[in-house]
Amino acid sequence: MARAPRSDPPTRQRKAAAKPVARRISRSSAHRTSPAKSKSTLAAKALAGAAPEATRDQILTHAARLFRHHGYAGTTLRQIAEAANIKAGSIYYHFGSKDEILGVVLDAGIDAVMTAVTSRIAALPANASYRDRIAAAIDGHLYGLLHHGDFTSANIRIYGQIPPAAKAKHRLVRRNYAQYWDDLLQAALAAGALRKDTNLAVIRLFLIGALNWTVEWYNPNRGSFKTFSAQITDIVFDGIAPRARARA
Amino acid sequence: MARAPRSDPPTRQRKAAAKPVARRISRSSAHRTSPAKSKSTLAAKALAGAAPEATRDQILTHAARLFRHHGYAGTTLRQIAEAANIKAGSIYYHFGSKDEILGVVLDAGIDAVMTAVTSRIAALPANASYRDRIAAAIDGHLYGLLHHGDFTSANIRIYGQIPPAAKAKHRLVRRNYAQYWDDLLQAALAAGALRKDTNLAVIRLFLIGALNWTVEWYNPNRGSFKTFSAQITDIVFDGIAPRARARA
DNA sequence: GATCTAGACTAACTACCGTTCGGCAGATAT
DNA sequence: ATATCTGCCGAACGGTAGTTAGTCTAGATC
Repeated sequence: MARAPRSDPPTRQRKAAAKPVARRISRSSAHRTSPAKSKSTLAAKALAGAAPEATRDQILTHAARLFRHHGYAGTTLRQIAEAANIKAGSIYYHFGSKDEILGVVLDAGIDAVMTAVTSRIAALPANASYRDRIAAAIDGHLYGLLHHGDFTSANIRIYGQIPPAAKAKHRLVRRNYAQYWDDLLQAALAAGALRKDTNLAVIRLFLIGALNWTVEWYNPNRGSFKTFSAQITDIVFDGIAPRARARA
Repeated sequence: MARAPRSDPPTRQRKAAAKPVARRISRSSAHRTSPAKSKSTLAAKALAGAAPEATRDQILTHAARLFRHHGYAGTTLRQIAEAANIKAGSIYYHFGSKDEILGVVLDAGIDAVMTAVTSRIAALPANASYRDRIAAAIDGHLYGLLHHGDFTSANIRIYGQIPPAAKAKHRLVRRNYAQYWDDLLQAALAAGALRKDTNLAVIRLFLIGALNWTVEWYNPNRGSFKTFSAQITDIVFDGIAPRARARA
């Protein structure tokens, strides 16, 4: 955080946003949004050698991993660059700043989880019970979480530590995801599929928190993901106490 | 992390450990271990104005808070010093390095939780059920966790991001605490107070993880701690599904 | 009253941070 | 073949990090 002191973010922020050098900023975003440009160019490049966008993806992948293990401030662009097999300065061809990398990493993490959850829910039959719906959401959440561990863990671990600007930008995305769960749980509660004696917000926060933390201790080498997901779902629904009447 | 690059920790580490200036290192530890010295001196100072050790505690308190919110690498000694109303260099009278501050903060966090848990368990009647024992442990864990939020949250958030040296030192303390829970749960399982169809390690990890994460969202302004603790305990034991036969 | 000492301050050092910018090789388009 | 563009390098810049060393001051001790 050498040039971006926390005590004075507006200066740098404004400087970065208003700088006339449009090449780099536009490059990083236009690439994603507009597949127009020239398809032949990309295709030819793909044939030529390395895959297109390979470097950008390398940067993101290693940045996520380093953020996860060293924190945001504890990770240097030179570390990221070295891991991605380029030099530090070259990062600025793909991203406008360190903060921007963080933003993309965080987005990717939430995206992975959100996508997994919504797709599982969508695959459910129309007459699925709310218990099945919640189970599907849990499975999706765990899947997205654990299969993109570096991105989601970076998300979980460092969200509370990032610059306020980046935080504000992602509060929306997070609130959106929380709302998704809230709607699901609300409907489940109305249908009698949830205990009624506990605040719904507490249930949601406890549930998502408990799920999120699995990324810190889940070990893929000890049993399949399917088994793991089923175990967690069972505990979430019925607790750690012995069941009065088990179905197995 | 200017002078303590992660790529080359042994140099600095060794330098710090072997430096001949014993005054500062010894001061910070001898103070705690040996109340010999001169009691009258300390007492007189306490009467004179500020409490003894006030500065050291200030450093720790603010360091914990800053570590929690900005991460370890994201917190500078100058920030800590400013919060503690001293200058950066003065910190080195009380601590040998930034790492040492981190170590004490982490220790204090685990200590608070461990103490709360063991004292609740000890206060239980001898014939207490295992459900009551686990409930007491949960309550103690939550109490220690939430009433020393900066220390415990710093612990939870940044443990995965700290230098390997500090990590190794605390792995033991953590394993010790985990073992405490494991013994408790093992006994509970043998007594039939836990579900038998799920791996005990999964139960412990899930349980402690879920509890730990509450420090990220617990709001003391919304209901009493007692109520909160009871709610969490209920969910942990019986899950989020509606109970077949409620006791209330 | 002289001495000692705990505890803080000041000022500096060096290493490294995020970031900038001119240049350059190779592929592409004209 | 020439001009253009893509993607990266190399070297630098100002600023800040953790840390150190020397100095000062107010109270305790004799």
